[in-house]
Amino acid sequence: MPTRTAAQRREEARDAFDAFLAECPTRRLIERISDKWVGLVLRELACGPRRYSDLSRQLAGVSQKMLTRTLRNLERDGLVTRTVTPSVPVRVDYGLTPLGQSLLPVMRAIKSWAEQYMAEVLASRASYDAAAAPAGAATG
Amino acid sequence: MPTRTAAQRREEARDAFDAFLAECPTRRLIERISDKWVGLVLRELACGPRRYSDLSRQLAGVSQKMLTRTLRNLERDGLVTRTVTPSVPVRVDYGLTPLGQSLLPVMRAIKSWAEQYMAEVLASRASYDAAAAPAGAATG
DNA sequence: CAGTATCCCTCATGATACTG
DNA sequence: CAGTATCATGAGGGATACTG
Repeated sequence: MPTRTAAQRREEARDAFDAFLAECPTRRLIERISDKWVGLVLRELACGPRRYSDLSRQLAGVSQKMLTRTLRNLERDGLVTRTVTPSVPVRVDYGLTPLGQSLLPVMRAIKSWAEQYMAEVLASRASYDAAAAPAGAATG
Repeated sequence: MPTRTAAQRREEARDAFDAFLAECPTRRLIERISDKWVGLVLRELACGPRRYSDLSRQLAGVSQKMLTRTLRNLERDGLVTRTVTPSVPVRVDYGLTPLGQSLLPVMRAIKSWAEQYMAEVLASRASYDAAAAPAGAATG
């Protein structure tokens, strides 16, 4: 009887790998930018500071909760600044930090590839689906 | 009484925006690469073709279901090839298509930013959290 | 070896209502 | 105006068992 069973060794390997993934900077960055509204917020702020209400209007589909959370996360990560002007009613402006600005080229690289090649991806997807489920074609 | 209430107009705007998001190539690409295992699979395949079992061993934390699904999605999108050798037992090799290879520079851009700046992000995160929840510090 | 099939659970997102 | 609080949901991810 071995000290650890095969299942235990697998589990340990999995845990170790999960720990690695949790640390992995690349994975962390991907997680950050894959939040549904992050890309759009960054795009808006790339053009200059915006008020909360401006963002809310531009990103027509976002809920208050998600916009706030997205902005808070970005602020927490040092990517955007949050400036409160204690007028009545209060005014809050959001803008990119230098760190946030340094991220823009990465976003542009993503956008650029997407605009060049996503059509190809979609075409491949369509033909794959057509081959798999001919929807009415005779199978035999 | 207006033809549409404010709530209705908001809802329409949201639907329109959702439709836009669903189409947006950038969003689609981000969704693809943010799948938990996609980055790691691409990294493995970047070095050359790999067998299913090789990938399974390298990506120690992945379940069979997720590895298979990830590979299938990538194949469907024209990013990887799947080659079955009908020996006994069967052998399946995965490799990058030219389209898949064209994605590597984007992944490298992400990785590069992450390795340069994620430490800064984490530091910001830590100090933000420290300020918000001093965990034992006197609040008054 | 390379998968399928099934059940389960967490978490991101969202709808709604309320507030300083 | 710029949020917070609460509840609901559904899709992604995973554990486990089975198969050609």
